[in-house]
Order: sequence, then structure tokens, then C-alpha cells
Amino acid sequence: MLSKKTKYAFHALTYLGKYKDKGAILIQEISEKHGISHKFLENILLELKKAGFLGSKKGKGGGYYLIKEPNEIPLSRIIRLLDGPIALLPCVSLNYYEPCEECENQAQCGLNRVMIRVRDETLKILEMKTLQDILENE
Amino acid sequence: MLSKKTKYAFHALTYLGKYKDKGAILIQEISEKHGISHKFLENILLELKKAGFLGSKKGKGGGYYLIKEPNEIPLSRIIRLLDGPIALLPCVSLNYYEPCEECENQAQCGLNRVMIRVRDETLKILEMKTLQDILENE
DNA sequence: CATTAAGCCTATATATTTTGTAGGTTTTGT
DNA sequence: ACAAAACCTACAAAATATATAGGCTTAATG
Repeated sequence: MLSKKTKYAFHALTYLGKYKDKGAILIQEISEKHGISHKFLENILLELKKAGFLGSKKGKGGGYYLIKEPNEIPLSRIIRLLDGPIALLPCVSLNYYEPCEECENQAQCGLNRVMIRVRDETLKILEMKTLQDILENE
Repeated sequence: MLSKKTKYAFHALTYLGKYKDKGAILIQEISEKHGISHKFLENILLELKKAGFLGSKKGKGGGYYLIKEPNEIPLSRIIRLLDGPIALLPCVSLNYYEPCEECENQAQCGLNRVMIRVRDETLKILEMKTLQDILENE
């Protein structure tokens, strides 16, 4: 399941996408609209900024704004940024690969192959669908 | 990601499937072969038993054994039993449905639809693939 | 140029979940 | 009767997720 962090990130991005013509938007505005703790959201927005999705302006009249087009933000990237791996096993993760500690031999692990399929089907969707699609559905 | 519990369950089931002609198999045998804590595995096997996958025999010469054919044990059921929902959001879970607390209106939640697709594609695989497939791959 | 309102940053606190342990009870073969 | 095994419930420890605190930096404005 997606963490709250990731869900909050989607809410914030959606909000910023919806009002992207209004310029910089306050953390506080988003946190109040969605009932998210201000400080928690602050951390999330900062991560999104560092990852290159958001820009910000400090000081009075400051706030956050999207610096990518919504159709350039695949859902997969947001999930990976905030939640980590999308795959169900570390040994089939593309971005967070590690061998499974319990598995003496990954090549002959029966689960491995199935989980590669699950990963691929999941990614087909999450890499194709973007913030744009979310915005259109709301 | 799958929890250790679920991974251990798969290891145990695979082991029991592999040696299903040998009758009851000790917890200890499985736990030693896979480096799993005896007591932790005990709890897992008990759950698998209560869910109808395993049988057991108490007392001397006792142990656990499969009571379903490996091809009657879809991976989805094991994951759900030990890990809970397969879906990425509670509001799209078939077996563990709850409305998302942050979402005022699920019908017009943009994520909802995408996550239904992810769930469906994932389930296509995890309901079709069974312990049998795992055994064949090892 | 002082004040104020905003984001930035790092550390810490709290809550929840996962993982593992303890210890006694029941059952069964010998 | 004894020993070996699963059964059961509760608890402990560790890890992770969620949330908070508090000072720092930046920028607009009267």
C-alpha cells in the first residue's frame, strides 16, 4: 500500500497542477485544504522540489509551484521518490535492487520470475499514467 | 514489498510441496534449512493451517504437510493472508476495502481509477500463478 | 532598514507495524 | 509415564512511518 507521504504528495501535486496559473501557493493553503500537518507536508514538498518537480519562492508572497508539465510527471516517479521500490521483492526492483537475503540462489528462485512479471505490468501503467491523467479525472 | 512473513510462508510452502510425499515435516527442519526463527515460523505455519492450506499432526512424529494441491494455492491467497491487501490503496482493495480517509469523494479521485487498473493487472498474474508454478521454477 | 512572512534544514519525538521471543498447554507415539 | 511435537497467547524488541520542534535564510514591504 502507498504510504501517507506518497498520498499527500499526490494531493499536493494535484492541487498545484489545478492552480498552476495562480503562481506560488502556500504550504499552508494545501495543508489546510487537505487536512495534512503543515510541517509534514513541508518535508514532502521539499523532497519534491529537490527531485526537480517543484519550484519555490521564499519570503513574503512565496510558495510552491510546478516546474514540470503534469504530463511529464509519471506516477511511478512520485511513488519511487517517496515510498521507494515499486516491485514486490528487492531482487526484482529496477531502482532499488538488492539480493534477497534469504535466497541462496536468485536464478532458481521460483518467486523471482513471477514478481518480475508483476513489476513489469505495474510499471506499464504507472510509467504511462501521469499527473495529467489524475488531473483530468478529478 | 512483501514482508518477511510472506516470504517465509512461500519458502515453507515450497519446502512442503517439494517433500509432500514424505509425510509430516517438522517446523524445525524448515526453519533450519531456511534460517528462519523457529518460533516465528511456528506462527506462520499455524496461520497457514487455519486458512486451510496445511494440515498438522501433534506429538512425537508430528509436523506439517500440505493438504491442498500446489496448483490450488494461488500466490494471491498467501499474500493476502499474511500481508493483507494487494492493492496500492485501501479504496481499491477487493478483500480489505476501506475508504481513504483523506479523500472526500472517492468517485472523483483521479488516483482511484489508475490504481484499479494496477490492482487488476497484478491480480491477473497472482491469481493465475500458484505454488505449482513456483515449484516448477526451482 | 526593521519587520514580517514565507520556505529551508536538521534533529528529535511519537505512533504504528513488523519481527521475534517466552513460556506454558495439549496431543500423541513409544 | 515420558518425551516430542504442535498449539496458543501474550509480550518484547526492532524497524519504519508519521509528526513536531525550532532555529536559519530569504524576500517583500512600509
